[in-house]
Amino acid sequence: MQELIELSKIFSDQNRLNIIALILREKEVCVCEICNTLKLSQPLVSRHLKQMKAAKVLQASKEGKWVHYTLSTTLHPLLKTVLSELSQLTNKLPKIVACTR
Amino acid sequence: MQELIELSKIFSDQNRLNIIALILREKEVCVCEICNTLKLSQPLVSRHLKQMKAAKVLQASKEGKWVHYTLSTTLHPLLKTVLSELSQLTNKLPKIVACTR
DNA sequence: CTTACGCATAACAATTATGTTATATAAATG
DNA sequence: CATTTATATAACATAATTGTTATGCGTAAG
Repeated sequence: MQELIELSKIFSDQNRLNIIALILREKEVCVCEICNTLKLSQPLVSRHLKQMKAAKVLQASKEGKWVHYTLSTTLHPLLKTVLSELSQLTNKLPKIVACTR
Repeated sequence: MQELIELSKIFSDQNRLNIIALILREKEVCVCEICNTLKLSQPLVSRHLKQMKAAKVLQASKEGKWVHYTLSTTLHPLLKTVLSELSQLTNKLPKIVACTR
């Protein structure tokens, strides 16, 4: 039950859903790509990512200066459903803005 | 997208999930049965019910002094998934306490 | 027709969540 | 080694949500 609540809280925020949809489309993104593409402040994105990682919605892997985020490998039924709903919306997201390497 | 957010907000609260699970098990309940069974104040239950009705999770039908709540007939995919998760937990809810007729 | 019951709503306090600004840390670059 | 870049965290203001208390409204019963 608690897991259901925690996951639902994750999905209750527009910005988090946009981040999930972006990762669903791009498979893997770093924090600055999320900030640039969705026009969100970096601390805000970092906190959202931390929440979603804690809820096992996302996974993180550090690579040099960058931290790459991907979808978790173990998908809770609720997450599966949300992903299937979001898949219809990924084309409405802005084109990805790569970080300035 | 907004529908996904509104529904997720509904599912983010322990008391609302308990109410949904109770209705899932009992098919139809009145407000005072919810209050008595889950030991929640009546105004709190009324507001939760109002929110869930607005989100098309529940339906209401008035009958004399009583208002009976049931699950909505049109089940959003996210609601279907939540119901399927909750169905495993309905047996942990207290036995229904009928209203004092 | 007055009272009691079931439910809804309003007003409030307390908690929780969001977004911002400022700062810290760690890795790469000059 | 000083600086820049990518990310994380802390501190704060604001907004949204929850739970309570008080009150209103409709229906049924005495």
